[in-house]
Amino acid sequence: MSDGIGYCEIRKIEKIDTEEYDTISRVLNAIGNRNRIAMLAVISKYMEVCACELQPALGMPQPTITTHLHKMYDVGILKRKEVGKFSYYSINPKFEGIVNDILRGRTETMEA
Amino acid sequence: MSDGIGYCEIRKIEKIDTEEYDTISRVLNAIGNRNRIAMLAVISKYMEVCACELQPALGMPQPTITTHLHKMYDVGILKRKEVGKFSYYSINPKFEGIVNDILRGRTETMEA
DNA sequence: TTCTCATATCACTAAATATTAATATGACAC
DNA sequence: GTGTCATATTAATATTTAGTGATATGAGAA
Repeated sequence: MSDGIGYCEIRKIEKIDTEEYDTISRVLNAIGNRNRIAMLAVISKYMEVCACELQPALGMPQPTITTHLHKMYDVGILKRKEVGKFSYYSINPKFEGIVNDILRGRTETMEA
Repeated sequence: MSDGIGYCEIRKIEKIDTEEYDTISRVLNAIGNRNRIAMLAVISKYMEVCACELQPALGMPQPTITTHLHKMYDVGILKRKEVGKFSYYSINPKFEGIVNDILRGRTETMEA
């Protein structure tokens, strides 16, 4: 380190504000989990599913299901409708585009 | 719990194989980080950037930059070209579609 | 070779996340 | 009221991930 900077600067790239990407990163982080994508696949197929239906489909205990659903609900990916003691989850229309891209089409181009 | 099952089954949803979503989930997980998306934004803008250029742009120490770049390189999002002591990273064409969707357009529909 | 510097790897700490048993809430049936 | 069942929450542990100083590698210059 010669005199102060501590790194090369082939080009001077302006300092970038990472906070700008906070929302999108939290959304992608909420989707980027094998079990949660599987849940999205089921919800996308059936349009609306009861949490109790996901339990046998995913083969995991109820609190695990709830936790994952809430993670996606919290960032707005899922909508929730409560009917009696049941909770029905569906994909927020705002996110249908990206969710479908992830579940279909776009996914294939990434493989191999 | 009456006699064995332990959960309701409003509809019988077939058991889903979560492993099918392993690749896509690892990709999204690698993108779903505020700092890494910021890096993708810079790389996308300049087409190809040297790791040393990202240091001042992101304002973080060199090992942190390398770690993040490697995480994305490992899942195939980034390509690397080594020239002398420099390493240039670019977005793997296979992932340009989804990366652009994330950085532009699609992102906006998610806000608010 | 020796020095410099960009990069990669290592080692360690801190923070976040996943998982799940146990418990609480709350709706409905009786 | 009591009992049942779906869901939510709590609590605790296990695992993963982020971040970074220190060190190693390796290319190019002198």
